Amino acid sequence: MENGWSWEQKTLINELVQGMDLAKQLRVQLSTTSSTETKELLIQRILASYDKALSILGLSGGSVVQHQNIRATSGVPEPAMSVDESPRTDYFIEKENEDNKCVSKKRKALPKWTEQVRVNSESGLEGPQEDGYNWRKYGQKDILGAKYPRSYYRCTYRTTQNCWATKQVQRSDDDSALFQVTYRGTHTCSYVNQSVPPPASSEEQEQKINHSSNNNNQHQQPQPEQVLLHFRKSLRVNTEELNSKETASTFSFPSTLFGCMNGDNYSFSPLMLDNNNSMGSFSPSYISPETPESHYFSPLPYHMNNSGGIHPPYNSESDIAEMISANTSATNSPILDLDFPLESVEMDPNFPFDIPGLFK
DNA sequence: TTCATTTGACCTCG
DNA sequence: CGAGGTCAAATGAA
Repeated sequence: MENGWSWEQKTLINELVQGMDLAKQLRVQLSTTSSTETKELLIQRILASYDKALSILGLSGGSVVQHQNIRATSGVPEPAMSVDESPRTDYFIEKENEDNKCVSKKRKALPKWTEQVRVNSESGLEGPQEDGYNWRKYGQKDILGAKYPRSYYRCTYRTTQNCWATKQVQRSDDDSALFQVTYRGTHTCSYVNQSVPPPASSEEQEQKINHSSNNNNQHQQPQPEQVLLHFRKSLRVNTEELNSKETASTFSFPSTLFGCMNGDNYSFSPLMLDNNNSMGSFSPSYISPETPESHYFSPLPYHMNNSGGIHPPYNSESDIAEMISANTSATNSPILDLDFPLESVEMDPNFPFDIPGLFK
């Protein structure tokens, strides 16, 4: 950004490139017998891409309208669990790294965002578990001033797939039906829930503790499409904590983009760069034939800051270096293999990857 | 036997 | 130094 290219500009370019790439993908899809959903997904993403681009240009991107359109055209049937879904889920991206100078890289280099989920106690189904991933509880801690203990979860596939996503679940003091789920890092695992037995996910465990009558849903594994719908339905960026005047005009939260985020790499989400490559997660190969409707979800890769626009969630070179290091150490990440920047260079020769400081 | 959870101890950070 | 976060041995469930 200090090299002549602001992040907005880079993002804009990125979105345009992405839109073109997606359009190409769509063309391919149209000539095949791909599922309607796959095509719609591509369309949605194309629209989202251009919406974002327009937003960046200062035009009214109409992200909200876009989002509604996406929902309206998605054609995804209401899942049975929708009734039980959390009636309200607010997402807000925590401002982070604003005082990055003396932060611990190990903990704070990871992207972090919080999701608040209200639980329908009657149904016994907690909202937070609808994130489509398998979590393993690794700790619980009483928090000072908090009525309920905080639970710590990490990805089940941490060891097997080097997935370092974690989350914390904190029940609200005031409203026991409200959970605050803080995610840290996004998934690099290739978990596609088909072959995975449905372990009770995190909040279900809490539910066990707090409600013993949730037998109906204990076995309910969140299906990716359900997760998608859940996101579409509940996705709301809580901008209260953001500087609205600065961020509202530039921030768009296309619901269909989530699928391709992963891990510590999220900072290099399609929003940023390497569309042609990392977007492979959304390429036809990503949308696997086995689970054509499967979408990976990782709530939010976009980070806002008070200066407006979308910014990379890192401020220091060392942090980025660490992220990249983490990326390369992630051995198998079919969802979004960020072997970038190496591969990102080769995928789009027209993209100015040689921008000084782009990857530093 | 394997895997997830529990929980006290230890570590990190402010 | 205290609070929050993580580790890892013990325990339990399937």
